[in-house]
Amino acid sequence: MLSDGWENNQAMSERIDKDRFEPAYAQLAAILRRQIAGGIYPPGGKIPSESSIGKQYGLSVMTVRQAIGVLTEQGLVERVQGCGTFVKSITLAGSRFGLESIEGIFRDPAGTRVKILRMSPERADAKTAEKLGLPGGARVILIRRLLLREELPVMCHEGRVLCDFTRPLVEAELDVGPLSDLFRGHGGGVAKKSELTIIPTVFDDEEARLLNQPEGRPAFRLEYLVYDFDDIPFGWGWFTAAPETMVLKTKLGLWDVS
Amino acid sequence: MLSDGWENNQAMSERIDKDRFEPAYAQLAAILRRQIAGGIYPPGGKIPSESSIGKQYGLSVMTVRQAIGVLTEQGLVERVQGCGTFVKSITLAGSRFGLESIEGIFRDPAGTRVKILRMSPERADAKTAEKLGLPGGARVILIRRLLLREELPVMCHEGRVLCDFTRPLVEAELDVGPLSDLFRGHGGGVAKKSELTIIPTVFDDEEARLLNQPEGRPAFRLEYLVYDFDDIPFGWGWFTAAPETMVLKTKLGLWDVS
DNA sequence: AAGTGGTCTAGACCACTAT
DNA sequence: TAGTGGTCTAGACCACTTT
Repeated sequence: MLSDGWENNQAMSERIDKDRFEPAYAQLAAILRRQIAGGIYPPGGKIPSESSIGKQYGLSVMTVRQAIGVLTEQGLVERVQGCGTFVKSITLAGSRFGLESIEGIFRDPAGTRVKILRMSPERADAKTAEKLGLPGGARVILIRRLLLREELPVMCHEGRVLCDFTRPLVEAELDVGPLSDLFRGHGGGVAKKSELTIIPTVFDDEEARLLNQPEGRPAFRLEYLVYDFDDIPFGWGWFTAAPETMVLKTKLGLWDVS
Repeated sequence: MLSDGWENNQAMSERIDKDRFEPAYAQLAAILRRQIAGGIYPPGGKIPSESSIGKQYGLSVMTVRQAIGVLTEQGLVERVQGCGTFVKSITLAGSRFGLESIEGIFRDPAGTRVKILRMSPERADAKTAEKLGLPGGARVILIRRLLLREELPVMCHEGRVLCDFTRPLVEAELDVGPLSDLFRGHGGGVAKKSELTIIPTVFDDEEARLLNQPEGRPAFRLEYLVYDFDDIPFGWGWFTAAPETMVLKTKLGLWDVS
């Protein structure tokens, strides 16, 4: 006979090679991804149970779970307790946009220069008072900067931080402001948490001049509010950048399969 | 004596209650999160090894790994193989912006109405030809729609799909176009993958009129390109919405702790 | 009742890092 | 060499869903 029972059952499935450098769960995730892409498990359909996959490929349930966990994180399948694991159609709800495009500006201090345009004490305006939870007219410090990448201007920054010299942390951060907390990976950050919002805007005359862009051109504004470890907001402000500097792209569904 | 050796060692740490509804890994994740928020493990510092945490709380290593995995996904800690697990300062690199704010528009068909403004065959312009990989002048179908939420206009849509009636899938999708593929969770989607880009723009006169917004007001444009299961692009277009309709917000760092 | 995913154990070996 | 995280096993019990 040409094939035994095992081969007959597994005729259409690939095998896990435990000698490969790639771990078993990653190999299995790739196999399942190919099967989904090939239409074996259509959108909305159910993939086999974890225990049956484990038997089929000679893996323990925990390893199968890890493989399916990868597909779940990628938004390709959805686990329903007591019911099964189902292939998801691609949906906007699962999309996540990251800020990787501007990460390099802050991760590579050698190629980035920060030019301080202004740093001066002032009285909090209404919006700053509201954002930082201050009484109107309280003292804050206004900071405006221009960020240059390879000596080319890429981002404008305007921010306000608490002016409270009993707080050594704020004083110590004045040279770089919330920049370091928001962008440096490691280091003695004083920020415990922050809120970020991206809004569309257009370059005003000053931003246009600084960034060498046409006034009125659509741009992104990244607004932030930073809290210290006592949950007190100590700084807020925004960065303005051209769309090609701050790219918000993402991919959904089955990419890089087979 | 008031305390035995065990209590002495554990005096500062909480315990895992296995009778609680909350699973052990979630309880441990919450404990570690509180310890990080309390400054016991400062940013850049190392948390104890997985095995020592397991001994301390009476959990197996796999369970401890699951707890630390939660913190890792939240961007609070970083695992370094052979070295340890370290507390991360908050960083923009870890931020992820989602489109939850517009999900409701498509998930609730009852409260949403799609008004078709135009649907007509045309010859592909240069950009469409490039996007869909067509020869210039190939036939496509132009679709323009207005999306209303509770009878209030919220989004404009303009898209182009392949005009190839040998492809039943495209024909079948014409009534709703790529909308269904992009937004419906389950169902017989024909889209295998898609690319999404968010860019800043301003309302043109027609969009302003349709959405009852001031012309020239900054707005978001969500551009998409959808591929079928043969990896052939079959539709592209964009949605335009006011900033309050399409909200891009996120939180970084330690929220909802203690 | 049967099947599914969710959690958990008590080990094991490996690859990597630091000393 | 010792310690760390990365992977994996072969079970177990539970909560949940479906039949």
